[in-house]
Amino acid sequence: MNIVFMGTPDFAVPTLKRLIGAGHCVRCVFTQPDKPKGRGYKLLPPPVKVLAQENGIPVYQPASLRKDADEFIKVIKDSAPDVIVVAAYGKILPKEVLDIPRLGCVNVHGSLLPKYRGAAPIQWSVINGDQQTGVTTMLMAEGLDTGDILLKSSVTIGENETSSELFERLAVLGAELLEKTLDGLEQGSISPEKQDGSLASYAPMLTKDMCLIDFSEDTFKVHKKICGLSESPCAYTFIDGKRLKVYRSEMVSGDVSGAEPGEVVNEKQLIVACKDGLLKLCEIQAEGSKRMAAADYLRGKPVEKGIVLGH
RNA sequence: CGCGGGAUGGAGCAGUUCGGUAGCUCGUCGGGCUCAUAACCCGAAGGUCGUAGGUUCAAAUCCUUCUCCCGCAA
Repeated sequence: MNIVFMGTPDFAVPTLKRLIGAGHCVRCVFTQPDKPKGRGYKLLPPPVKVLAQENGIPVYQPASLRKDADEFIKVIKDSAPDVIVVAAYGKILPKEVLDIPRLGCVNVHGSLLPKYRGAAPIQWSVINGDQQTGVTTMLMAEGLDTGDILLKSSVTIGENETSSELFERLAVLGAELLEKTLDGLEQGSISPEKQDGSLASYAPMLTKDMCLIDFSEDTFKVHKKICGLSESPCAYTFIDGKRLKVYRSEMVSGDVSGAEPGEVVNEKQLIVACKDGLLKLCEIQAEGSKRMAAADYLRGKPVEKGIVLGH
């Protein structure tokens, strides 16, 4: 098939890789413009761009598909795509673009739609403590992730699984599902199914101000928040006035009576009291330091039992 | 030139202010104790102190160069 691919971050990479590997003709790739990121505002290309260039595929990085629409729509039309594949592109496609391909625009989304429409479905499924999530392919419509569902595939979320681990699994699963979806579309063996809007929920982008850990919440809630925000933007607290990121935690059994929320009850393992249970902080990163196992951190910077995290 | 922290045996850190034989917690190896152990005791190995240059009788420490890592902010 002739394909135009649109995508930006790591999540989209396995899908593009698989399309190329499956022998489809990826005519060109649309991705977000390089953005100044990191220290010193270095200009970084999106992962999808890197992969496309390695494979000699032309890359387009319009700031907007509406503004200079004519130019890019011409590019797309000239590619004569049977289908446009979209994976976490980060831009809304105008109807004019949606209407170009014969088989429509197919989107890979990191949730079981209609649950978690929007930017951060994977993280929210972890934060909310869901046991199941998955990937969905759909025919894109004008609304945000409202198109008709083509195929779904579900997975179980691990008790201590972080968003980035789930990301990797779903990215691969999404790539497989997309390939199946394209085959099905070509053969006409898939019947698109309308989304039940009453079941829809929205997963907005994660922001920094939700990353501060509140140890007075339920242990499960705190734990899932840490998992869901890991490894970016990452949940954090304070130790001795310094910021401490927490990448990984585990719920452990034990008595919390008499312990203040955030109090370290075991200084050898960095076990902290929450509202109704104990949480072991396993992987952390202090200001100016590398990410490391809590045990390593404690070797160099012993903590006193009874110290309270959060300030 | 956005602001700031850092690089010291295998791991994590102290020591740098005020130059003078490189230390701590842990790991590793050997031995001991023990029914036994991630416990305890004794001993050992392991570091050109990130790179390059400078100052000095003498530099982990002071000056300069470069590289790499990280937090904030975007």
